[in-house]
Order: sequence, then C-alpha cells, then structure tokens
Amino acid sequence: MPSSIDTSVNERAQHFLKVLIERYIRDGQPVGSRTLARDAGMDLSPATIRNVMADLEEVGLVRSPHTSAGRVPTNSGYRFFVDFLLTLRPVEEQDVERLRSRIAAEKDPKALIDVASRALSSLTSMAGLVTVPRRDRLLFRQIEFLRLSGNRILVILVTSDGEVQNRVIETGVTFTESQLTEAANFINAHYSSLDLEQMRERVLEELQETRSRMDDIMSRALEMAGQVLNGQGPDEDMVVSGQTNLMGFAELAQMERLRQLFDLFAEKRHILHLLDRSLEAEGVQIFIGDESGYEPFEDCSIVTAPYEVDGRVKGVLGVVGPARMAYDKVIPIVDVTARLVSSILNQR
Amino acid sequence: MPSSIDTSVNERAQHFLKVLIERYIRDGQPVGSRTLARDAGMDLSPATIRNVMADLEEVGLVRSPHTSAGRVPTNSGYRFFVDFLLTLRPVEEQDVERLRSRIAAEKDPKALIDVASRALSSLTSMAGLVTVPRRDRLLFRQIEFLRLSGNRILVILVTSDGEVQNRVIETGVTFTESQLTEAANFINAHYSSLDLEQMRERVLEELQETRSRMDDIMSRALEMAGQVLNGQGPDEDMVVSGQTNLMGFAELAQMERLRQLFDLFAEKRHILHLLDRSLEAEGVQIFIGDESGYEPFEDCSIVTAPYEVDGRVKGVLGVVGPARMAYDKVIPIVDVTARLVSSILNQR
DNA sequence: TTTGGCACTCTTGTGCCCACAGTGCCAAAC
DNA sequence: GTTTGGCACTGTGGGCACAAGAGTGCCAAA
Repeated sequence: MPSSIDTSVNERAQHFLKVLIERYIRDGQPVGSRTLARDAGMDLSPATIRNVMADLEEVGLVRSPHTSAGRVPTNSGYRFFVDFLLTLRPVEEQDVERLRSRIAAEKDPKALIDVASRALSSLTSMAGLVTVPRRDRLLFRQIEFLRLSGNRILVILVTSDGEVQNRVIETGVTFTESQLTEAANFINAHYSSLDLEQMRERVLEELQETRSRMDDIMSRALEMAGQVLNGQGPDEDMVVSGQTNLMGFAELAQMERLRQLFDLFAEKRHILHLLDRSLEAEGVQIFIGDESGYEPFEDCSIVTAPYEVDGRVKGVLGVVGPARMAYDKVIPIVDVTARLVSSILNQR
Repeated sequence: MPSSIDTSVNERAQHFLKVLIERYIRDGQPVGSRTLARDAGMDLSPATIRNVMADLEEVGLVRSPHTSAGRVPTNSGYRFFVDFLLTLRPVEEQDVERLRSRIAAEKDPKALIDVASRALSSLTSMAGLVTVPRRDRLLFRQIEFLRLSGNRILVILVTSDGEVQNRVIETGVTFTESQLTEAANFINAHYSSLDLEQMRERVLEELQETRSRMDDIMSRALEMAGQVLNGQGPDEDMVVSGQTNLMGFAELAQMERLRQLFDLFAEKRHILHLLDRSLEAEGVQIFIGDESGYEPFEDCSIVTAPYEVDGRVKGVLGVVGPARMAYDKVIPIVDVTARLVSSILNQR
C-alpha cells in the first residue's frame, strides 16, 4: 500500500520531482539517476537519488517505462507539479504586443475567435481551441422573416454582438409578405434586449397561452422564433486550429490513438462538453491526461481559460497538447490570450 | 527510351493490366506473375506474364518496388485504367435510397452540403468534400444594414437560395437608423434579382459616377455593399468530412506526409483552387497522384463531380483517397451524390 | 509465341550477441 | 540515520548472420 504523499515526499524529494519533470518536458527522455544528480545541483550521488526515486514511485508520482530506463512523470506527477512546484514564465512583452495587434485587427467576432485560435496554436505549437460566445448570454437584437418559396421561411436572428444566426424552417400555413413583416415587428418590439435564454422561456410561455387560438398569426410567429432559438448549429460553436501540430509529438505518434484524438476534435460536442466545465471556474484551468474523462486524451493535457465581457463569462479558449508540455510557458500564454480577447470584446 | 503505348500494349497486355490493378486495389500487395497467371483466367504460364509485365514496365504503366517483388501500378497505370479499362459498378439501389433520404431531409443549404460531405465520406470510407454554392451564380435578394455601435455596421446579405452572408464594416461617418433603412431600401429595389457578380460590377460602376458627391448617402451605401461583395470568408466555402479515414491507408501512413496532407486540407484555398478546375468540366473528373499539382497528393486521387441548379454549375463535390482506391465503386457514388444534390436543390 | 528451368536478387523474419543505461540492494562510511 | 560505492541484474536496441520466400530476367527448347 503506498504511503501518503505528505509524509514521504519531503521538500528535497519535491525538488527532485520538479527538476525531473522540467528535464523530461525538455527532452522527452526518461531521466536517470545520474542525469538527475547532475541537474539537481545538490551534490548528491546517483545512489541517493535512486532512493528518493523509489519513494516517488511508491506514491505514484513517477514510473519507469521498464526496468532499466530512467523515470518519467505520471499524470499524478504532472498534477502535483502544476499545483505546487511550477514557476510560471511570463509571456515576453513583445509576444503580448504581437498578439494584441493580431487580435485587435479583427472587427468581426467570428473572425476574432478564428484568429485567437490560430494565435494560440502558433504560439504554443499545439492545437488551439476557442468556443464561440455563449448564446444564452447574448442579447436579442432583431429578427427578420424572409419567404423563400411556399412554406419555407428564412429566419434571421441578430444578437447584441452583431452575430447573425439563420435557419430555414417550414410552416404549416402560407404567410403573405405583410404578415411576415407584421410578425417580425411584433417580436422585435416585444422581446427587445432580452437575453436569448430569457427570450426562449418567454416565447415558450406565451406559446402556451395563445395555443387556444392557433390560427393567430402571432402564435405562428412565436412558434417560428421558438424553432430558431431551440437548437443551434452543432458545428458552429467551436474553432480548432493547428491540430496537425499534435502529429509532431512522439508520445502521440501511434496512428490509432491519433485517429481517435482527431475524431474527437471532429465530433466537437465532446470537447465542448469538456470546455463547458471550465466555464464555471475562474482563471486558467488544467486537465491532465484522463482528468478530462476522455480516453483518447490519456496522454494529453488541456489548458483553458474563460474569456468574458462586462464581467460575464462568454466563452472558453485554450490549447491541447501532450501531457508533456511546457506548462510554465503555456499557462501564461492561455491566460494572456483570454485577457486580450476579453479586453478587445469589451471595447465594443 | 520507352516505346509508345499504342504499339506495345496490345489487348492482352491491357487485360493483364486491368486484372493486376483490380487485384492490387483489392489487396494492396504487389502482384506477382504467378498470382496474375491464376487471376487472369487465360491459362498462361507465369513466364509469359513476366514478358508482358516487362513490356508494361517499359512504357511506365507498372513498376516493381524492388527486384523481387511483384508489380504495382504507376499513376500513369491508374490513368490508363480509369480511361480505358474500368468497368463501373453502379451504386446499389438501396444505397441510393438511403442517400436520397439523408440528403433530402435537410432544409438548410449549409446543412445539406454538410450532410452530403459526411455521406460521401462514410460511403467510401475516405475523405469527402463539398464546396458551398458559388457566389457569382447566386442572385441577390435582400440587404439589411444594422448599426452596432458608432461607425460599426453589420451588413446582412441574403441570396436567392436562402443563404445568408454577413459582415461587419466600419464607415467614416455615422449614420442614423433612418438613413440606413433608406439606403437598404434603395439597394433592395435597385438591384433586385441580379446575380452577385453583375451586382458587384454595377455597384462599382455607379460608385464611379457618384464619386463627385461623396457626401451622398447612396454613395455610402453603395460603398458598403461593395465591401461586402468583394471578399467572402475564406473558410466558409468548403466542407471536409472524415479526413481521419485517410489515416487507415498504409500508403499514407508516414506521419510527415500525412501531416502535409492534413495541412493542405486545413488551408482549404489550395483544395478550392483545385476543385475550381472541375467546375468547368462536365460529369465526374478524376485527378490521379500529382495530376492535382500538389505534392502531398502524390499518392492520392481525387474524384469530383459538379452539382448544378437550373443547368448552371453551382459547386463541386467529391472524395479524396489513396490512388489505390476502388474507382469502380467510388466514381458512381460521387456521380450519384452530385445528381442527388442537384435534384434536391432544384426542387426549391 | 510460349514455356520450363535456373541463377540471381531483394525482403523479411529470426535468433543471437553485445554494449548501454539504469536499477535495486547491501554493506561500509560518514 | 543518511549517504555512498560497489555489484549483480535487466530491459532495450543495434548489428550481424542466416534461411526462407517471393519473384524476376534470361535463355534455350518446344
């Protein structure tokens, strides 16, 4: 039975763990006792290190791939590292500036998340991801109905940040142009400046009330609005950049695992579900290996941070890379990017 | 110097080539003379086959990976095969039906191309791609201006097929709501039912004419319209599905090549440029290996077909897979899918 | 023109050996 | 009690020889 971490991992052992992980992150090679003895700068013999390593292995912070290899960190090891041992390296001022100018140049919110994602990807050489702003925090601004043909109607919904959602719906009855205009006017006046979630609730409520007189044009209009508000395009709500960067990492180089990983990205909804978890938390969050709950992420870590406008969280951005990533650089990069995106969005 | 294909590749040699390629497509292993002698069903000895193979190698239709392996087709071999030897296998009626129902269920044109792409991918177990309908063949339907803040204006452009394009632009001067409405009304009336390309030209012309009175609101409106018409979101115009299917093929299994391939997909504009080439041609088109002009496609083939509405080509769909693909099945699948997409779009 | 025979070549898999890196443990030293 | 040097042990990985298998090219005969 492994002894508890507190009792057997004293300060010195923690120091060794730190040096080991830093070294492993740099080289990707298992770290042996001799190397560690040199790197740790404490003038101890390899034999001593070996004793300590045995303790660390006991509590599951490191492991050896096989009998005669050095040690590599386990996921718990990484976790301990980022929680207690990590010293962050602030982003270079010039990088911040370059980032700011790249992001600030984008007027369109959709283009902005795209640029942010690319920036994360290129700065970290890993995969960058950014969710589009959450719908239920957006305010309703305007709706338009446009008749396409017969009963097919194009509904255009504009939200407070200038984002446009549109959907084609089919209606039971045929509307005239003026009926559609009337309906749009009604909804625009009636629901102005509600957030989309509130709006959805009120639409549903009022649909209940008017159900008795189903021929009513307003009831129809409400129904249409309800249809648009109910779902949103499942593929439109996240952007991933630089996935192929992940192919460069030796630990992810088995085709089958890589494929599972890429499929997970293609599916999107799983990742979105994961990112939703960091919506609640404040500041940078880190999922190491299977902490994410997805098996293909076994050897990956995900670093995320929410971005916000007017103090309300609107979305999440972050990067995905091998568990063996340079946390000291990556965490500040994600943090800064989130702040920049927030501040740019706040200026509008 | 290789002798010309016509003189030295007689009917029998062509038959062997056909059998060889079919076999190679099935197994992925170099085909030896004994195997071929058995498969060809002509009761000839392996030695005879070897003579013929030497001829085929002479003219560059096959090659051997090394001295003591069988033969594999070269890209020219595949080209000859699809041009002269291929016998197509029509798509199973039930598959057509399933395809039709999947595609017909989609109302929204954007969702439709998405579904078509997935369908292609899953039916062929390769990567499916579909371009969104070409803008310059679309008719202008309606424009809306919406003021966001200060000089930032959201322009919403609706085209004849119910597709919505939107863009945020910045203007020099500040407009009032009513000025914007007026401008929209003018443009809607003035340009109704032109195709976007014509519209763009006329907008530019009329901008010239009115330049003298630049304070004119209409001139401003035209300028805004021009801005929207000029570019279109570079990432919005193609959909790729099932890229990861390509990871399954042995011939593409080297990380570096695969990475280049995936990067090419991520870039999109290269692929789009390639697909543009098949916009002009009629029916199914096939690019084998480097015929595409892109080095990462060295070992890939691309099968495309244009889809159209009212007899005018609107876009292209197709699949990407290893040069060693089952052309006899894939070509009809792409063909049928293009027809189905055309017919569904025509019903609107 | 076709065929069997034969020498030749290249790949692939296997077994073996050895150097290397690093471990675990023990007994002695500090 | 901690640290250390010594030593036996153990996977890994590279190199090498070897044999089996597949298939070729060419030639001489049918």
